[in-house]
Amino acid sequence: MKNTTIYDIAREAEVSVSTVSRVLNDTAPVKASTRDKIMKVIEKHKFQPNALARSLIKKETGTIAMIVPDITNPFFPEVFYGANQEARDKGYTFFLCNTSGDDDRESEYLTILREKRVDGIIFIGGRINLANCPPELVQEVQEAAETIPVVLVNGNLAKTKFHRVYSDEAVGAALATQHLIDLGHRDIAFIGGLDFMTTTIQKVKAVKKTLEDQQLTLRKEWIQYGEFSIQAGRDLMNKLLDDSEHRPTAVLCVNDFTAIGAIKAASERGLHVPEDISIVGFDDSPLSTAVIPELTTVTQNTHELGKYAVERIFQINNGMPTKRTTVLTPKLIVRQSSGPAPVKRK
Amino acid sequence: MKNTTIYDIAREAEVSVSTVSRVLNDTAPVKASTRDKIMKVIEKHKFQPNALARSLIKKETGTIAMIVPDITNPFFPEVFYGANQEARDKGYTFFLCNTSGDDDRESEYLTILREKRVDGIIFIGGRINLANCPPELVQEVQEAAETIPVVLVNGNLAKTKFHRVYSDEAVGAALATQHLIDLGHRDIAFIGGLDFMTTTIQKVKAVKKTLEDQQLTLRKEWIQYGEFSIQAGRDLMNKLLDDSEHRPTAVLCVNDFTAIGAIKAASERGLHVPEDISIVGFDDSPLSTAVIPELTTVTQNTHELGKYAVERIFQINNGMPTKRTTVLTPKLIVRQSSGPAPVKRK
DNA sequence: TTGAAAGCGCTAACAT
DNA sequence: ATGTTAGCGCTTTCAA
Repeated sequence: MKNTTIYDIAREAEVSVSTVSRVLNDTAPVKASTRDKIMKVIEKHKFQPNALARSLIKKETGTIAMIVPDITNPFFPEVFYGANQEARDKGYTFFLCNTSGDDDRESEYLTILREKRVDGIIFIGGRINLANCPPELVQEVQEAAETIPVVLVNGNLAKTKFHRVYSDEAVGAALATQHLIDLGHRDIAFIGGLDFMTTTIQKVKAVKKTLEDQQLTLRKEWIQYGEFSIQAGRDLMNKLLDDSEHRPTAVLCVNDFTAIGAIKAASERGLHVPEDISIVGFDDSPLSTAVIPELTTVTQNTHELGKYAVERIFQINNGMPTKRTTVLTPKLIVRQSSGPAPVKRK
Repeated sequence: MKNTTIYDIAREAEVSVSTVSRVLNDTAPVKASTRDKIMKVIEKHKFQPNALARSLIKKETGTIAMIVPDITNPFFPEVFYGANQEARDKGYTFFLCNTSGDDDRESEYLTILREKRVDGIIFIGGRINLANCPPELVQEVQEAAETIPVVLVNGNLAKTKFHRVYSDEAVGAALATQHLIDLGHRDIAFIGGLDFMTTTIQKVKAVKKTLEDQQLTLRKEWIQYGEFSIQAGRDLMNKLLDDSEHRPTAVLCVNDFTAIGAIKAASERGLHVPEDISIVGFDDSPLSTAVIPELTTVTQNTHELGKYAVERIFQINNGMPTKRTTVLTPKLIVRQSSGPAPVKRK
């Protein structure tokens, strides 16, 4: 079933293709009568101009891609949502590339997206959160960035100067820590997150610093690294609670998933949150209001993250001035999972 | 910065473009020595063939689109995940189009996707869940389907014969109802979901039938329609509980979100789930294991839904035989939010 | 095994 | 205001 082309329209309307193109793009004045005639034919055939042909010439596709590690983690759909919202205003459509946290897939997608000549790539998670990203992986991204605007969201690649949009996770972690200190907690632990990812490292560092600034310490045994999942949170929390000699009165978690796992572990042992132990999450994902008790957490302005990333790409593609870095400040959201430190019993 | 083309490669390798094309696509034998020479030049320039030009000729883009109402609702990322997984195997990349449940956006995307000549469209949610979908909206989809394979996931359009993949929600609802009956419940309510959406209607109907088959009834006041959100679930549950004369001992919810809202409302009133009241969700989204108590719910085989949809598109595009309809059977997942009916107190 | 050339469907000078 | 024509970067006959 042959697609109708601009030529078919031109022939039937008895004009040249350029005239049809003109009415299609409104790129030059066309006499009202001929415009009408052309429009009639277009509508009759429900003609849809071939965007591929157009993109081939104009060297722009109206397409942006977002590379994410795991769309199933509610943090990413939120960022996507914000990005998509902005993209629509700017006339972009979105490729969503889920890598399942696999480096090779990231590389694959990078290649495909370049071949498809996307107008921009938003990179979030994966290699840009590695404390030590292998140079080959860095280079791949750099090569892509030579021809396509790339913006890194909530991550970075060492010794490079990519466009970045991120929320200052260190500030967020400090905020959460201070919140607990203010509630009278002195025995604070940190759980979750792989120890080779910057998201984890930055937070631990900030927690430690905030504590030390006030003559408190983060005990080594109270830093429990692991995955970012609910299950991991539960497991790590259990490890913490196993040591009945030394029990923290409050636990900071790398994200909301692990925080929820932590709450579950605590409840399963008959501990009440926050009466017996306070738990703080990170991300303010929709989950945080779904659990009981609702999670005290740190919001990352997820929608803005996506929004600014798209805006940046738009600016670059249109030769508008841009700054290379946009930093968003996280905010603490106090809900029900944190409370005053329990009074010591002995 | 000009992109290098196949011509540049040809010139530098001292061969014709057709030969370069041959090694690129492995479409005809090329002498090993010249192939090597060409590969060298390709790698030297990190040449990326322009997929647009190729697609223009081959009339296939290697791109599928998924139109979803709300990527922020964890049900959809799960379906996407399954689809994306399968898509990768088949060499497709994914457009993700978030409509925020807006008909106009759906229409917009339909147009854009046709212009972009995607190889298939997966439609989920939105108009295909309307009990009375306006004919114009139906027609739009039909027109798209004339040139592009369209598959409807968990929905339908009246008087049409689209390709469909869906899980039988009526069976799921019946399963959940029977589960409650078996636990001794006789006073069962249903909450959540807009009353003009098929997801809601089908479930209510199935609940009613299951009940009536066993001489039980679904009281009219115990059907509470509303949104699909946590907040809606909470509000509707509160309405139910406000009538202290007649209180159900079990509540079926249109999805996990509303179920969680219901649990919250119950807890806020000091009711224990499931001791005082049983609550059952629908979807088995990641949320269902995140809450306390973990949700008894109905799994919709989300990944399969996506997987089969992509598979179908692939089959259609490759002239393989396909059936028009794939039905998946939901399964009941019993967790902690449902239990034996409380003993009557008076 | 390789090359020449036509064409995919459109836009954008350049003419008229 | 409208038409002619040369590409955009690739694949694919058809010849050699």
